Amino acid sequence: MGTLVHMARSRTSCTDPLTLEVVELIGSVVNRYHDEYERAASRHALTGAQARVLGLLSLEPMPMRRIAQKLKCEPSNVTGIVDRLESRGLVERRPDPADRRVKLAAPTEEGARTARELRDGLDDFAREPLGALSRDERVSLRDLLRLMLEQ
Amino acid sequence: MGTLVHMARSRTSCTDPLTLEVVELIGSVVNRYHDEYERAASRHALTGAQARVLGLLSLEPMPMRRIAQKLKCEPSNVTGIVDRLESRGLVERRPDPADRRVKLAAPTEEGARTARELRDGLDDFAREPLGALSRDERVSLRDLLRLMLEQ
DNA sequence: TATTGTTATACTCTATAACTATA
DNA sequence: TATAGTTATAGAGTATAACAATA
Repeated sequence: MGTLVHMARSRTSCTDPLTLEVVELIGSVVNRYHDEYERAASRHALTGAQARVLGLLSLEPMPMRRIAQKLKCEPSNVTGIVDRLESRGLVERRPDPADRRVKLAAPTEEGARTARELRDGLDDFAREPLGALSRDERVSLRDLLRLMLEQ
Repeated sequence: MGTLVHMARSRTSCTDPLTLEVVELIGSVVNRYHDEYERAASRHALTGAQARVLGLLSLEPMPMRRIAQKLKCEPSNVTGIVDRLESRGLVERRPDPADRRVKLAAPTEEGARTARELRDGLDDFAREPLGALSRDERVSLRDLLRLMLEQ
């Protein structure tokens, strides 16, 4: 039975050059996106994880636990990441009035500014590889990506 | 002057909801792709970096230095990654007849098999989010991605 | 002298397990 | 007793600097 499943798999993918090429192209976009993200982060002397947390908190302050869920990592890791952001004055921990166990992480004013600049940095990506597409082509791309993601 | 540059930036991106949405959608695809990649790797008890190196070598054996270039990291890091792959019998270091300083990293037979299975694992990505697209839509997506990447 | 790969070091991210203070 | 956050620990990836072998 396991063999049948595997055969079905192989038939679906390896025999379909089109799908394979699309997967490969997406891989290239992924690498490109990641590089831009890391570059933007390191311009502010931040690691990728720190930049991601700061970006999250700039949208909405949240408990440590929830950051871990968003990052898909263990809560214990968030402690260190927020520690480093806090020691640089970009984030602060506030008590939650409703539950004294909870600590709400929130960006400081400088943190919010940094997050904004980081977001601008990501626009390099919008300009560079995305700049090659006309408005109509962007609409097509948007619709295709929506289709892919909305299941 | 710095201000002008920044204003131009902001105008390009923040005022263009379409481009912004596309960047955000691509961000989602990037996360999805990454998750699938890590999942496929950890199914073989490999880290992302180890899986990437194994995938590289399965296409073509290469010197340590070149792996570092491909990974965009320092050569000193590659030593450890290949060490771990080698200690698991997935990769071996061969001398380069042409230059005795060089060590060529190459997958073992088991390493090649693992790389193949890893590649199949990535097809989950092809089936899941990409499965939502018809053949014509995949062609459109392919053409748009090609356009983006070929500059 | 320059280059290849390695070692040593330090930092960050990661998971696991045990702890504390609340609930 | 369950939950939120932390600490301790160990493994992995990363950059930097210094080193041996070879070119």
